Amino acid sequence: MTSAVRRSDATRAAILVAARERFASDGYERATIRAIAADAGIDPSMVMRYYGNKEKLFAAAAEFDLQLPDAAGIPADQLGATLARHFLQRWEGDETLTALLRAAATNEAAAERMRSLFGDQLLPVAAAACPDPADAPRRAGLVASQMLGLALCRFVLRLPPVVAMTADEAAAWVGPTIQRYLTSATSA
Amino acid sequence: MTSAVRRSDATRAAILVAARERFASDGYERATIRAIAADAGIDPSMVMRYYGNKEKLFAAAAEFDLQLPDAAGIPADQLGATLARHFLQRWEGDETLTALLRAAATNEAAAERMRSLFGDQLLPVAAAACPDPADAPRRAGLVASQMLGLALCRFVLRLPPVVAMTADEAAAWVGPTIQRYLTSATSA
DNA sequence: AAGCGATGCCAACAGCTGTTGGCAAACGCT
DNA sequence: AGCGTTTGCCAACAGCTGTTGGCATCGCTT
Repeated sequence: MTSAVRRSDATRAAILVAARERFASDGYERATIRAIAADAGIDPSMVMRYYGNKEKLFAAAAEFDLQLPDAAGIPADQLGATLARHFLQRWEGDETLTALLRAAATNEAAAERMRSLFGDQLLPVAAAACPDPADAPRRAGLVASQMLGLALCRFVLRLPPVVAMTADEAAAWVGPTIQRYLTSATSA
Repeated sequence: MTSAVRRSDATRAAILVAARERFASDGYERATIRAIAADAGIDPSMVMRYYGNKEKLFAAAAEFDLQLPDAAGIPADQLGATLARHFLQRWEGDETLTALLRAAATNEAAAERMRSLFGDQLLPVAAAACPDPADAPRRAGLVASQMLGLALCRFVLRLPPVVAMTADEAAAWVGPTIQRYLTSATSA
């Protein structure tokens, strides 16, 4: 039936978990269907049956909601720090974002997903927060550059001093940057 | 002889150019020896003869000098803007950095090279510029997070609003961030 | 002109990749 | 109990990968 719980749902879920781990640690091309299937304890052909092909498996594994807070509910001068903390928390609690970031460096579909992630989810927050809505894309892009760069150094490149910081320390440093990108009158 | 100009030097150089292009646009795993050789107009086996294997070829192609200016020669309050402009110029004029960045997302050797690039070249500048030398690694790491994030969004992910900015506009926005990471008394 | 190293290409290898089709066992319904 | 559907594994495929060894050719030295 359509809405009933199928016996294979557990397998489907196990595949997704294994896929996120592999994509996060190896990137798109080095994460093989065989390795993902082995991690999930099943045969590679099951992955194909349930997800069609590798691209669709990645699309399913990289589905993600940033769950950004509503800008309206936050004091205007706290927006940068709040967003910075939220980003780091979201990143640390879910491998999906690391998988997406690693894959996006070499896979065009993943890059496109990253672009739409920021277009659909970050841009509205920037538009609500910045003085001139016409500036919103640029400001959102700058916020993205800082947050993605922090994630890159911390979770992908693992630059020691960036890894050594606590999430709160990192947010305290980066918060004012985000704040300025969102709300400063000018760039100078 | 050792110091004479060999006939194969042109081939060696052509391989390196083709390798940088492929590594920059495709990343480490999707850049194949065959494709690089075809771009260079020679046989794949020549690549092996001259560079040993793919890893060593990448190591040769990813050799890079940031050519950072001496912090002593720059007014202290201009350091952020100067560094930001320098980074962007360096990035735009040479595919090597994009190759290194793309590859570093999925290849551990490339990531290690990226780490040592910032350890050897950026850290000294930060140490010379920041108030307390004990803070230098962290401050250099923060600078790296912003500059690499900008490069990621502009050259790898190609986020439209980040691509649309001129180098000077981008440097004007990011400069104060770098400045604060290097010289601010505290993070708050 | 003869010899020799440097330069280049061709063909092939073993291994891994995504992907497919067929067949056995388990399950759920009547 | 019997039957159709679901779930799973096995074996194999065609293609691509890095890498290797052998053989022709070019160019310089003597």
